[in-house]
Amino acid sequence: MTTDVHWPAQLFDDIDRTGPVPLYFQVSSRLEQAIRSGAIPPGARLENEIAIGERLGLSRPTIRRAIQELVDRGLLVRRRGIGTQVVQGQVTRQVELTSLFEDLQSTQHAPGTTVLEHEVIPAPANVASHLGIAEGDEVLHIRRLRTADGTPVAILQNFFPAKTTDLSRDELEERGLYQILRSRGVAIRIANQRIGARRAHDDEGSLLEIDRDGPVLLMERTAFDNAGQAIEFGLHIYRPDRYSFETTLVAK
Amino acid sequence: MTTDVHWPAQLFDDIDRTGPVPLYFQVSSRLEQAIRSGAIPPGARLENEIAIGERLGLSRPTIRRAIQELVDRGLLVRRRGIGTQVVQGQVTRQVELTSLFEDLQSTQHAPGTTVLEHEVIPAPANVASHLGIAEGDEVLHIRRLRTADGTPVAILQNFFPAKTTDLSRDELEERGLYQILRSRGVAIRIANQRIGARRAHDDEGSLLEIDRDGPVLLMERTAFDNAGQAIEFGLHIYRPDRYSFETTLVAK
DNA sequence: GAGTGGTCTAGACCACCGG
DNA sequence: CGGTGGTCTAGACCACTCC
Repeated sequence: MTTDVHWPAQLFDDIDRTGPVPLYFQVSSRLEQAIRSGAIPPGARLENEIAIGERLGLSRPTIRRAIQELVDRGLLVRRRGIGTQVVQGQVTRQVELTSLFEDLQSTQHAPGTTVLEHEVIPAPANVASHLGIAEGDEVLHIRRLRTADGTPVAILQNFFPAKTTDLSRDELEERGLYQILRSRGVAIRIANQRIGARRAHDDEGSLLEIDRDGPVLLMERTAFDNAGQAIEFGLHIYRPDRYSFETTLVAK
Repeated sequence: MTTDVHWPAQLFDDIDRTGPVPLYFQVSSRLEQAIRSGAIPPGARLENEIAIGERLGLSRPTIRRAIQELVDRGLLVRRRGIGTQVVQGQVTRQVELTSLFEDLQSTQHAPGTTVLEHEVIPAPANVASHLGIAEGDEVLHIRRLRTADGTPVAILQNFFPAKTTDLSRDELEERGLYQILRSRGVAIRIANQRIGARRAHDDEGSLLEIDRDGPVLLMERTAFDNAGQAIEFGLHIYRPDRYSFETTLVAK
């Protein structure tokens, strides 16, 4: 059985038509908040798109776009001839193009960073191919130990092309990598990543405080900016009892 | 330096306005094919949206939607005031809501399946909570060994609620799980999944032909249909030297 | 048949970028 | 300044689902 819901009337009072924030974004944000807070409960059916548009004084395409945002993120489900409903399942967290540092912050764990290595070296072959540069070109290599509430969680190894070799040890100890890049105006648009598993090597076991050859979770990621230029190649090792990757997938 | 490209003129000859296939989909499919084949090379700049629309006899919103599809999948990058370009990086494979069976098929490996267990049991607590049913409710439990070109790749354990307990051993040996469900009209819309790592347990090492307590890649997935009803809970173990998860992430 | 979302059109104005 | 994508409108017709 589906349930129609009367929304809190003031939910959409403060739509601002003059500011720079798109109308569809204002609508989808408020709708998301209402769903996550439970004001619109799981299973509830929304009004049809045209009716919503009339109530808010917005056109149907604008409403559709707002709804589509939430459909893409798995909060709403649309069915032709039926209507739009809030998803029944549990609340879905999103792990998108965020960094581990931000993941930990948002889950109320205090992140800490120790820089283990910080050096400019000639690019090894595999790094060069990921970054789209020539083998032997100068790259900045850093290796950090990331902790959460004092316990080691991951060993983060990253390589940067010549353009970005000026990252200081100090800022790397204090903030997440993607936060630093963002504040420099470097925007990451696309990333290819691979997640796998293997045994711990060398000093990895002792750094993560696990068995010397215990299992670790492995992620490789190459990040590109707007123009398709490689920004960074990362090779990260996670302690599997302290971290895993969660995602919500939505079929098209 | 960006390069303007003259597209193969016949690329969009066979647009069908009468059939059931949406115009934006016809455009984005052909565009994707042209990009993946290299006919439109990395870094090439597309014409502006209005010009494309005029050449194809389609409106700007339709063209925009076609382009947006490819932007969302990481094949194109749009910049305001600049234009739309093919991404510079390497070709991006997509691992979305497909099954392992289809992944293997599409990468030219011959998938094989052995059904190890196939039984109706009362739902254990953790399975019940994932499926949103009561502990002890009947569920179908299956356990399969998946091979590629004869080598073991994964142990696939799945649980289904009462509605779907009629999957036969035979069909499970021949086809992928999601293929079977789809042909029954069961569409998976949303899935929550978690990827982690641990040691192999019990018979897992011998089944996968690896060290008895070697590292394995672990995936848990709960899948929901249109109406938000749980369809399936899966707990999969992968041999890490034979499989890893590859994804392309696109920032919004 | 009535109601829903899915698609498509033909405009419009704006913000941002480059020369 | 001209060109680009980003947003928004007000319609239209269709396919699908339910009664």
